[in-house]
Amino acid sequence: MIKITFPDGNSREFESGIKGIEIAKILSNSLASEVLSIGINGENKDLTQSLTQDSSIVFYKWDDVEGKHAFWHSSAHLMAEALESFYPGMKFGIGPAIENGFYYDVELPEGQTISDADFRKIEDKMLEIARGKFDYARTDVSKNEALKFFTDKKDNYKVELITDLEDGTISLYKQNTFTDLCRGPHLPNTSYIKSAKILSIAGAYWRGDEKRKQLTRVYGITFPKQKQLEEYLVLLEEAKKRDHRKIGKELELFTFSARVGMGLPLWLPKGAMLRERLEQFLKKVQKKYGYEPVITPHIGQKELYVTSGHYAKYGKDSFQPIHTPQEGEEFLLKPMNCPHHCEIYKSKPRSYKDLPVRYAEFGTVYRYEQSGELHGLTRVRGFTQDDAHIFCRPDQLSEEFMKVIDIVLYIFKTLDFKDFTTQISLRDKENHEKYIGSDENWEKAESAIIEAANAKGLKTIVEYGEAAFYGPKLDFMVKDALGRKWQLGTIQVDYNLPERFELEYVGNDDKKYRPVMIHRAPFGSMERFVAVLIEHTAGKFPLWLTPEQAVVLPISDKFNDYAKKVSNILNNYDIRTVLDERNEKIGKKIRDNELKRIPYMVIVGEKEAETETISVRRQGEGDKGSFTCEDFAKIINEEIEKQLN
RNA sequence: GCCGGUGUAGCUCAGUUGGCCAGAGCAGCUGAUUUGUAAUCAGCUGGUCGGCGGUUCGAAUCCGUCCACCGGCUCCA
Repeated sequence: MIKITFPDGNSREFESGIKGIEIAKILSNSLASEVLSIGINGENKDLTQSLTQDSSIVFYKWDDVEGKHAFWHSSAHLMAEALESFYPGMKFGIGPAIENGFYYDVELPEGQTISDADFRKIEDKMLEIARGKFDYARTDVSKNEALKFFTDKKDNYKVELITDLEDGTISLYKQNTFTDLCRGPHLPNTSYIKSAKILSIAGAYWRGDEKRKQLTRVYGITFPKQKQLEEYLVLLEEAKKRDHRKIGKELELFTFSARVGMGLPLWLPKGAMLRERLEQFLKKVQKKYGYEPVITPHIGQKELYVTSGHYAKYGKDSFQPIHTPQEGEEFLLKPMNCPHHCEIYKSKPRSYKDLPVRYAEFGTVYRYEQSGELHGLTRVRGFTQDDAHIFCRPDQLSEEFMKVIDIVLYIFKTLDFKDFTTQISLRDKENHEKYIGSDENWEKAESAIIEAANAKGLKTIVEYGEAAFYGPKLDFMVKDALGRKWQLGTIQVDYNLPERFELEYVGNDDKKYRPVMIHRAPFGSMERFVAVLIEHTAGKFPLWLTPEQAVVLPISDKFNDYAKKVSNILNNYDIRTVLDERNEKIGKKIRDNELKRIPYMVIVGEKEAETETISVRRQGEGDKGSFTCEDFAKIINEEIEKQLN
């Protein structure tokens, strides 16, 4: 007998050799029907795994990532079998579960392609196999046996994967006709999978290396119930409605023109109004925190960026230098504001008493992004950073860094961004080529960030090799409507540029010292931030931000004069008010303005004109009753105050 | 940049296997209506079918090429 301990701390004895699924069945039938995989002493295992010693056990169901993971990983194998049946000789790369579904990287036989038209038959085949209730049978083999198996199958990618594995036993999983190299865990059999959808195909370089062969990546998703697939597809449709590119067009916030150039956003009046409010909001916060605005030009001499190191790092893959016709000088469109700000720091001698110096600028920068990478407002070639550089003494670094975290958190709180993650990006110590500066300075910078993040109680994930070339950073990431992660706020510690620009200050001992720099942008870029804001709010911006706060709707054009008067009064109360004088029925005007997501509709007709009142309707909510203009203005201003507290 | 897909009016989309002047709804304009909380009616305007080249008696439709956009990969100071 062995003792099995459950998550609630209770334990029970079972016969040695019992399988996870059998334990579940003894506990309850409903558990047995829902459980997908198990955790044994913290390791994820198959439900069919036999237990032979005292262990702790956790049952993973659909709602657990581990359960979903096993489900989708098994589904990837199922899809692989379906694909192989249509494309004999297909070679397989990797096929993992991902956040929403799974994919498999495959190499199609010479001359063959997969396209949308083939999705249906692949799905059908998957379900056909699934209904066969084939076991996902695990066998442990030696490395040599595994190599022989995949060499015989001419699956050279699998052979490469196995070759790179450590010696020892290797697990294979087989369902029906398909055998795959896999660590597991998997479902007991294919019958768990009741619905399947092939979502898209894409090219993906083998092992993420663009110098190697590009395989075909097939994305799919499956569910234990048909209904869940339908719900997921509805969810996808809903998400598409929140897409900032769609809403941005509908609400006339921004546009693009092929004639101007791809990835170069054009801000329309309403979008510009929105962005300006955000900028004013941040300027106010920054003023409180002791930042000083500076302004620098859009280009700088190439030498400036040679000094900073940006040219060596990005020069050849970037927009090419602008040459002057007479002197033959070379200028770069600025890809970063920091070198300009460094020169401002250098414009006069600095004392230790002057520090920290904080220079802020909404600086527009231009970067050559690969054409396939451009994406709405989130990835563009010209954008404005809410940039600032803090030059401080080493002893001030930690406090300054934490103050920046405060600013970012304040902004996120004000704009109701609750679901963000924080990532500490450190250097890859193996890869010296990628970075500039001494190990000593990197150590200092990295520990400064880690300490500050800990002191502020941020739950961070650490990524190695993601640092900027001149220093480590702390990034704030937010997801868009389709679950794609975007970096918004960023805070970076930099010992290197001060050295390259030979920045100095005079200490109290009359000796010269080097300051430390913090690069920071709480929004990140105005373009990307607005994009994510649109997706979060579905275009229903907070009252203080929205381009138009109220629209006056006269019942008929007999009341246009009164409507005009009301609109003027409200504008005088600083409420951004527009007038809808069209000759339409009130229902039509309400509908149109509801769709424009203007927060308040002010309806005026005979009643209101006689009593000098207005009838107020809240977008998405309906009639709120009648008010005087003064009272209405008070309500709006209170609402705004609450939002900005 | 690479793989796959898409491109018809300002927007959303029809347009069978190539075949008469390319269609609809919404938006816009004109007129009628004078309206009470999510679509009043009628008429009109609007398109080099993404660009260029080719095949054909004939191309929105087939082929080539370029451009832009969409989903990924790579990249992201």
